[in-house]
Amino acid sequence: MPRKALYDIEEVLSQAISVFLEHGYHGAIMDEIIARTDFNRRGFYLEFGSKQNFLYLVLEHYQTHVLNGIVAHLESHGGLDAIETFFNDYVALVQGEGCLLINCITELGFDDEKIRDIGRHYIDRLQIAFIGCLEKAQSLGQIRTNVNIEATALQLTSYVQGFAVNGILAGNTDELHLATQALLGPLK
Amino acid sequence: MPRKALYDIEEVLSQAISVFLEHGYHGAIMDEIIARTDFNRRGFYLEFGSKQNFLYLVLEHYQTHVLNGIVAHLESHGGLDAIETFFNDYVALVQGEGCLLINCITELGFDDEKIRDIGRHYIDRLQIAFIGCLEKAQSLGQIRTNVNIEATALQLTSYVQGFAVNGILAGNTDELHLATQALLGPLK
DNA sequence: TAATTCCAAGAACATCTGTTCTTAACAGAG
DNA sequence: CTCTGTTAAGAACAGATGTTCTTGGAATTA
Repeated sequence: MPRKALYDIEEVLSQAISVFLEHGYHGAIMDEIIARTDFNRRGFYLEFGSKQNFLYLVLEHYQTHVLNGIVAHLESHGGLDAIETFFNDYVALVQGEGCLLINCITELGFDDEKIRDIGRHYIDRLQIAFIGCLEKAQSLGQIRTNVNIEATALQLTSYVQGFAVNGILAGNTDELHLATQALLGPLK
Repeated sequence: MPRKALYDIEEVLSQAISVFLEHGYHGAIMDEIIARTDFNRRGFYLEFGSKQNFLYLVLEHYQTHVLNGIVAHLESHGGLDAIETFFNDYVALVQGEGCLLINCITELGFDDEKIRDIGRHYIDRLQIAFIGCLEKAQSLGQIRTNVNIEATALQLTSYVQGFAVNGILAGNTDELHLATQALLGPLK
C-alpha cells in the first residue's frame, strides 16, 4: 500500500554535518541543506519541524557518531597512551573543518542556552575522561607523581577546544602534533 | 556650511563588537546594529559600503583596541611573568563573551579567506610573542633549559584559542585560572 | 491492472534582511 | 534671516530565506 521512505534519517543527519561545518548555522540555507541531503522539503518539516530543531538533532548525531568514537578511547581509562591516541584522532578529525560542536558554541552559545548545556556536558565529559586516564597513568608510573591531575585535566580540555579552532586555519597537522608532544611530554 | 557628523566612527566600531559577539555575523541583523550604534542607515552604507566590509573594520578595530592591549604585554618579551599576565588578562576578556576573532573564524573561516588570513596572522603573532617570552624566560632561568621553546609556544597558542571557547561556557574564571597554573607550572 | 497511500520535486507564500531612497530638520556661512 | 549642504530618521525596495502547499508519480496490495 504505502510507499516506503527512500531516505535514511541517520544518513540525512550525517550529510548535514558538513553543510553546517562549512557555513555555520545561519549561513547554511535550507536550499543547500535540501540539495545536499537525500531529502525533500516536505519530508524535512514533517520529520524535523524546523531548522533549529534539525540542528539539535544533527548535533546529537555528531556527538554520538563522530565525537563518541574518539572520546570512547579516553573513557576506557587507558592511561597516557589513550590520551595520545585521542589527540591524534582529534587532530585528524578537525583538520580543515573544525568541530561542529565548538562552532555552534561560538556562533550560538550566547543566545541559545540549549547549545551551552550541550557544550558544558561535552566539556565535563572530556574533563572526567581525562581525569580517569591521568589517574591510571599515575598508578602505572607513566607520569610524575606530583602532577596535579584535576588542573592538568582542565588544561587538556581547554587544549582540545583550541585544536578545534586551529584545525580550521592549519594547512597541515604537523604543528598540531608537535604541540601535542609539547603538552604531554612534561607530564612524564 | 555643512553640518558636522555627530557620530564617531571609532565609537561605532566599538559598539558593534558586542552585537557581533552576542549573535555572530549572520545572526546580527542590521536593525540591531543600527539601533545599538549611534548611527543611521544612510550613514552606515556611505561610510562602510556593506555589512561584510563593516565586519572587517570591526574586526580590525577589535584587534587594534582590544586584543592589542593584551598581546602587547607579551611582545614586551617580559619572560614568564608577561605570559602569566597575558593569560590573566585574556581570561578576564573572554569571560562570558568569548573572542570576536575566534568566533569569526569558526563561523566564517571555511568560506572567507580574508577571515582565515586575519586569523592566521593573529595566531602567528601570538606564536612569535610567546617564543620571545620563553627565550627571555630561559635566559633568566625562569624555566627549565630543556623546554622545547617552539613546541611550547605552539601549545600556548592553541591554549589561548581554547580559552576563547571556554569563556562562553564558563560560569566563573576559577577553572580557567587553575588550568593556567597547571600549564605554566611544569615549565619552571 | 487498478486503487490506494505516501513520496519527490518544486512552486508558492509570508516574513526577514541587506540596501537604497525620500523627507524634513539642522548647523553654519554669507 | 536666508541659503546651502549635510544629517537623522525611517519608509521603501529587491532579493533571500524558512516554511507550507500543490501536483504528479511511484510502490505496494488486491
